[in-house]
Amino acid sequence: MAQQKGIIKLRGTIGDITFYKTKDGHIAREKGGVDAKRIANDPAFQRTRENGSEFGRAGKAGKILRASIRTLLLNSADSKMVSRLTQSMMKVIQADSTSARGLRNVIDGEAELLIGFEFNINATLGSCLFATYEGTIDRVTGAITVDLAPFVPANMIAAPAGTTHFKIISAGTEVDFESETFVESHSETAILSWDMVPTATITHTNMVTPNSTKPLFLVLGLEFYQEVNGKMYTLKNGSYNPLAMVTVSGL
DNA sequence: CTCTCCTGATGAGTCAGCCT
DNA sequence: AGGCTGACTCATCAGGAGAG
Repeated sequence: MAQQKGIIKLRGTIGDITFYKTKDGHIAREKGGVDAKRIANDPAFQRTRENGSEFGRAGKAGKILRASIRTLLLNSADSKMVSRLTQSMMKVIQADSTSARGLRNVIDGEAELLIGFEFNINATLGSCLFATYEGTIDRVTGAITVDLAPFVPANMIAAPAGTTHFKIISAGTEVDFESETFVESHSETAILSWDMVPTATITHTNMVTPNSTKPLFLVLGLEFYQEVNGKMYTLKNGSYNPLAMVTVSGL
């Protein structure tokens, strides 16, 4: 989109006119570029087509992963999350060192690169949850677990203003990127008070298919609540609920 | 140097049309 | 007049070639 630079200078495109700045000054010209048919057919654009193919694969892989944790994502995603996930998926695909150019994919890539991915940039798990947790993926039994030792909520959870209660949520998923299917299960604690009383030990066990040969993922997040006259309300429609990729077993 | 083209998915923004 | 809805467009993510 066109952005205003100063009073009259623009950067971007309006209709068929492109505005940009070069070392020679500000330029406005008609949209140019490459003919779509040439990109589709011209041998010179082979590299470009290969790149597009991998990019498309990254977009699709992100969609399946997102679909697999849709229930958790509903209240824990920001508007740019899809772009960031596509970006990360591209890195995963580019880490595929066995497939030919244009055919690189998530299975042969490094799905582990998604570890640490934050689904809500406005509230990251890394800056909200300071209690130690341990994620474990047991491929043989299909158990995707996360354990938290007892902790004092008010000390170990940085909660947004207005918070009175919270939940810890997690999900384990087994994603088949080729057939575009997944197996998912998720867990959540009861609504806990955000105060100085230590929690019990928390263990979530999310089961997927035993002896799976597909990539397995563990996501962990928090949901904040505000109690008003005995009723629980989601805090600010969930815009401050963190959710992150904690553990990945790519195979 | 800086732009567009393509690929997939999606939220955000725009706009016409319609109802109250 | 203002609000709602569906249809549509655009920017975002990466990267490589060609145009000006």
